[in-house]
Amino acid sequence: MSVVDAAASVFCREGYAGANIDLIAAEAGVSRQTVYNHHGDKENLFVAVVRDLTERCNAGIFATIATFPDQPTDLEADLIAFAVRMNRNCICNRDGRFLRKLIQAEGERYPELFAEWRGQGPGRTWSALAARFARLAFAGHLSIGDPDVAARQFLALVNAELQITFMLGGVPTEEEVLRSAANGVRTFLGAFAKKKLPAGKQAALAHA
Amino acid sequence: MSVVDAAASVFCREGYAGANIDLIAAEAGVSRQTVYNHHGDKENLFVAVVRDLTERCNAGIFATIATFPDQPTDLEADLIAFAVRMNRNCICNRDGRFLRKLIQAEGERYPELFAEWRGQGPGRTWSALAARFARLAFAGHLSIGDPDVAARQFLALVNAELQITFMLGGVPTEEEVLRSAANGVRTFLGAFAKKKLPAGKQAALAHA
DNA sequence: ACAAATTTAGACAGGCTTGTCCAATTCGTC
DNA sequence: GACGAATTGGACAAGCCTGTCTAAATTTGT
Repeated sequence: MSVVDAAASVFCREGYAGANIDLIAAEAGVSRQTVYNHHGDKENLFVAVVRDLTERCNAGIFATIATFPDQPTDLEADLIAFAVRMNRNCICNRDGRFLRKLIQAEGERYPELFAEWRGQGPGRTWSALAARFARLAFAGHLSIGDPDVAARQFLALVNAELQITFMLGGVPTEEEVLRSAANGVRTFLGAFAKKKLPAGKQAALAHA
Repeated sequence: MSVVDAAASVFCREGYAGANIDLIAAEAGVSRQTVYNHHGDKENLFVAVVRDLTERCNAGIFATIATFPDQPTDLEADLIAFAVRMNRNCICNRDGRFLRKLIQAEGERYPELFAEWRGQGPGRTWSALAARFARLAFAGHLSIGDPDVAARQFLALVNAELQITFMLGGVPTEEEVLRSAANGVRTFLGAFAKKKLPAGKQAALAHA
């Protein structure tokens, strides 16, 4: 394991103040001196960790957004699969969990560092996702007012059932991820799908 | 400010390891020795802080759930107002922000302490909220499959736009809270409201 | 006003951590 | 195999923090 990876792990587990360079070195399988040779001091190492995580997470998020179902065959199934990919590859994986925890724990201590993350991460990824939803709406698959709002709500919904697990730093099971995504997408489509009433109901309405 | 309140503030700002008893004592306006007299040691003090926050937060959440609109006159407006109350009094206030941060930062270090929180907090509050939604559905105002899922999704939706602010420890403005709640409730009702199509659309369907 | 209880300031030991220095060793490359 | 670069282990100073102790000051109850 590289020094930065080990440092990420220890910073997350112990917090910045509680992280101990000897432990990081041991976990990385190098001597303490090597850590100092490579990264100067603790703060420097921390910044390197956050930059590394931010970069990898963003890459993962964009790669996943690239798999967005632009021409869905089964919209519900395709969106659920997309949501599961998003969760598995970006939010529940090692980098995602670590970055989230570091932002929450140390965000106030390094305003400029996390402002950078905010601009390059959520800022760009959310509008990229919003663009995909806008395209789905334009193609007639959805009925969306504000695509940015819809994108944020999509993410909120498919993660709704995982919040507590995330809070306590746990990793949801594959089944939990799937259930949360399925429930979230169903509600999302309930709100944003073009309404095509099933034949029975449509007939009932016609005769009302 | 009481010792426990000052400790909550410092633990949140600096993390458990970074928190310093001298600073807590100074912020509380007492001597260091008094802190030790009252709470024994640092870990004890931390536990007292979390218990205190948990208790106050739970009281606030239940008090707010008691204001749930059981007999809504304007369902959308009433749910928005409820969501705003929930955010203002339970999630964005001092206790809510602090407790959330402590759980995220130190949850793994004190499993039994936060398991207790989990059982008394989210466990009971979510089912209490679910019961209110179930009653609304029973009274014919909503069309809900699983009330527990609906309750979690309601909370996720009305907070969807505040996630980033929460992550960085900020306090959303009143206007942001209102907008997030309004957007969230609109989507929630889009998915769960009993569908009464407006006259024009209903007519169009009837002639289709 | 007085006695008991509490609080305070400060000193203090012990432990831990950061960051530096250095000599010895290992590694990569030619 | 030989040479330069990187790595290692360990010693080290300096600083910080926890938790204890003590004697003086202050508050509280009566």
